[in-house]
Amino acid sequence: MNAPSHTVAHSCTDCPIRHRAVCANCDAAELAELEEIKYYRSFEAGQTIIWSGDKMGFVGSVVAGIATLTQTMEDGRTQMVGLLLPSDFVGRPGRDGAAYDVIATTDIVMCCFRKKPFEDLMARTPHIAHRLLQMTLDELDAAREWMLVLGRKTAREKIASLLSIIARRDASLKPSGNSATMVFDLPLTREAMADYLGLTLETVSRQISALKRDGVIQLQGKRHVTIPDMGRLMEEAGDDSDGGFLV
Amino acid sequence: MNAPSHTVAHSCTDCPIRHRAVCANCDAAELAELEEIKYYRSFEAGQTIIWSGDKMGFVGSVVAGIATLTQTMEDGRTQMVGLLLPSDFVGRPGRDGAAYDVIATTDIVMCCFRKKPFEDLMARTPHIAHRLLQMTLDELDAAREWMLVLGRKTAREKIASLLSIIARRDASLKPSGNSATMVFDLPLTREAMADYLGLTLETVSRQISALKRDGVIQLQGKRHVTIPDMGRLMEEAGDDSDGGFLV
DNA sequence: TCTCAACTTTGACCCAGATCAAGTGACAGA
DNA sequence: TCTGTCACTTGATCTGGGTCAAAGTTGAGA
Repeated sequence: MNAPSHTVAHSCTDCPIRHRAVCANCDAAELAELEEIKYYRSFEAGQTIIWSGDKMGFVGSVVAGIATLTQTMEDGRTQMVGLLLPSDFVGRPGRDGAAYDVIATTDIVMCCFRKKPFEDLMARTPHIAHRLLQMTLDELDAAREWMLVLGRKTAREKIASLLSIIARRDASLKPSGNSATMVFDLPLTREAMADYLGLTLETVSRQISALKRDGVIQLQGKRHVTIPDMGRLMEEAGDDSDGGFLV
Repeated sequence: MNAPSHTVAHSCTDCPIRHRAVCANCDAAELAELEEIKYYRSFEAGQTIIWSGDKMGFVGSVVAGIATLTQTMEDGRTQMVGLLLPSDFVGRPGRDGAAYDVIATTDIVMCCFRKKPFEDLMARTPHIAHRLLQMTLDELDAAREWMLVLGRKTAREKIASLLSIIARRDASLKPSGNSATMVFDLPLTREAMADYLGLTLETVSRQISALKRDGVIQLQGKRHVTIPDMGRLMEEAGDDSDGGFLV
């Protein structure tokens, strides 16, 4: 996976994915200002991008690749608390330290803005502040939705919930849009899925096998998934409302 | 519990608890504007304040009493996703519908602002927008911290975590401040605790009995708790960092 | 082509917490 | 005083998912 060169000036809209935070309503002057403070960073799979408690000098969004937000206990137990897919925003404007580790799960490219000037721009630009609040509320909704998954769903429902989220996120990035059947590659190892779902990797494996045996999903290889009937999958997730939630 | 009369004009600072969202840095003109759109509402224990999906015409904060944010599945399983204690803010500026039920756990008084004018004020007033973003980030941190509790902690650790949160929240509202020993009343039934922790009420009861037997807590009656050693409790919670998190 | 390491699957067994079932205790109302 | 209700406790039993162990798969590199 190739990072855009650091030496080439990109306009914001050159990013493969536009920043959900700032692009949509920015005028030319704002975009120029953003351009000044923008830079790209890339990380290899497995690298920790930010350690919990570290000072974070930037905000930004994922251009390509996948990262996770992970909490760790002293004895080593870990819980994934968020999943960063392309176009997702990272950063805590107004906060110094990170509250959790951010770990690259695949090779990843991020488009970053230096934090201080970004905050200054935000303070002067109500529509950016508003957009950030809306994004944070989205994250909060997703986190709370996930609390229901963690607290009350069975292992099978948890797996179905995760597959349905990934499928819908994946579909929203593709032109093909919403059909009943969906095809995608799992971006996570069994262990990462287990970390997300509060399970062990063995249980994840068993439940995926069970869903396959029952015809809810099909697998080509370990990672390539076909979902013949999204409605069926969402029933399995105990998640009838097809309104759906975003990660 | 008596609600302040609706007919008496209160200035914002008359609230027993000041709005964390808006008071601290507001000038006189802003306070006057807030005063215009402010009103009090009270609810009885057990009442649902807002149904998930309902249109919410206000934002506001809790003056006295306790409410919970609760997610429900079609088959009736429920998971509490947030706890509203006095001074906590409720509301989703820029959003129409509520994402979860808000239920009064005790009799409760809320200080509300009409939503539309509040949003207008917010759009004109960067420091209020900034404060709201910070509060939302706090909630997000708390939600993610709670995901670790739900996903990875044992029943005993869950109970200890909840007690330690309530103790610290309680202490932060009292002048007495931080000592090693703390005394407070549990504001939740065993069932509500179970809903918060992703457990059954029987397990909650058993684990509370166990913590009592082991001297980690003392009980006078069912609800009045003494914690002789907060450090010990936080060890039990698997939560060494005494930095602590807010609900 | 072979080898090794990372990832995944599957089996056997166990245990924390759920479920089902009786309790107790405190308090409000008759 | 009795009675019913609500909140809680405790016991007996069951089970979903964890733990431990072994073996299968895949792909990169020699």
